[in-house]
Amino acid sequence: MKEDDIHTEKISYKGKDFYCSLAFALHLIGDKYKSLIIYHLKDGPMRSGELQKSITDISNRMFTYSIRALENDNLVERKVYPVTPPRVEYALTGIGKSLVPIILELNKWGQDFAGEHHLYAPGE
Amino acid sequence: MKEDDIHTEKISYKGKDFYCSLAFALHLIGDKYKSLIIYHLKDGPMRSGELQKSITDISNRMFTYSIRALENDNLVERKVYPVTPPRVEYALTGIGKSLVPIILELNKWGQDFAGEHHLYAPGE
DNA sequence: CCGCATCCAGCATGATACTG
DNA sequence: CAGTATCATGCTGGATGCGG
Repeated sequence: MKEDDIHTEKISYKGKDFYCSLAFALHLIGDKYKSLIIYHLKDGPMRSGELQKSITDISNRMFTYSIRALENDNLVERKVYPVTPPRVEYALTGIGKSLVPIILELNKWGQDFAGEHHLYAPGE
Repeated sequence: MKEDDIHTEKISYKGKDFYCSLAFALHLIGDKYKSLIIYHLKDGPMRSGELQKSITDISNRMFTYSIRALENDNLVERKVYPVTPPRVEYALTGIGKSLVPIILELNKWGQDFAGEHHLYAPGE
């Protein structure tokens, strides 16, 4: 069995089936926001509001939805401090951290693409 | 400027603004299907129908939408042979090919995750 | 004041049927 | 065979409100 072969085996996870590990991985992090959340947590835990604000153009609804999904998939850990005002922190788990290098490469790829196509806004 | 810093510069592309290169990269390939399409093209050109069939659970509508987007972003090349019945082939461009290693890593990550959690369907 | 659940309108998606 | 049109449906964003 080649490591690269996408058709290795079928994966079942929480009642859903995936025909390859890439489809499975994309189910876990392949949407508009989850990777961004993981990226912004790469340097350590962040407060909920701080994290949400760091991600431009995410609605409160999608932030809650995405962070819950990441939590349920064990990529992110949620820690609640019973204080007033409430304080909630999120941090990457071990598995979550293992994604950071891949996300960094994707980030780098985006930089290169933007650089080659001269997409950086002038004067910024 | 650190290479890793997500807040390097703002990117403008086809009338849309992105606050970091990762958000830009995710705009290009960060959805459920685009990465899968690129993956399946990694070994060379494929016919349209063949490519679509290789991706389980994609609707015709989303296949067309996704492949058009990849084409417009210069990640995939479309080649039409004027024969009857029509023959259309898709192939990765240079930039598209540069994404393959990253996608392979993500695939590998999904394999590892699934392996650790014993998600592979038995008897498969 | 912080975190987040709920509500509704608008948009994107899937299934099907159809054209060249 | 490749791709488009249409419609019903489900999801998403933004506003609002509630509990701690």
